[in-house]
Amino acid sequence: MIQRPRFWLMKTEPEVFSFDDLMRAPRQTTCWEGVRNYQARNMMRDDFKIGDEVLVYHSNATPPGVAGVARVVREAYPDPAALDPDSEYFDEKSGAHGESRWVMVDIQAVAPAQKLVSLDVIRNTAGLEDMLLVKRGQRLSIQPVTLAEWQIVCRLCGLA
DNA sequence: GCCAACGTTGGC
DNA sequence: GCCAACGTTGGC
Repeated sequence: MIQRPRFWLMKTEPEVFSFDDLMRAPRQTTCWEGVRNYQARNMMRDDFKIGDEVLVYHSNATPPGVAGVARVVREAYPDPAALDPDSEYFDEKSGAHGESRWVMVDIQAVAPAQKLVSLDVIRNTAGLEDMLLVKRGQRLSIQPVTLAEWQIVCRLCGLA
């Protein structure tokens, strides 16, 4: 029996979709389309459950960091963008049988960080040195987070 | 824009 | 199944 809820970190480029965009979305909810990495997909498909909590991380940003907290409100279902030739997330190998091999989940904002928790702060905070985020070369766009790490980051976010 | 690190592809 | 070439990620 796996402990619930579980905790995750999801990367997004704020120029594409920021935490503010999530706050402005209907019901502060969005589908998390465009994940095109098998490891990340498998975590969403197999391990994401309703009620799991998510750190929303801004990558390719100035500075990069955790911008807010969200929760999973819908478990994995097919990502239709993979089948859409007009989408930037189109995957021509996906639709051979009319079915997307990629999935997405829906997340709903819980709260924005009072102040963005930068990667630099995360690097320099005791207890966070094992986060995948700060490991060299770790690029996964979806990462598991431990309860202890979650609590520390939430405190840094002013959301403890 | 650079580039290290990693993932994917495809010829063999 | 190997592995070189290529593409992507993402901090800087």
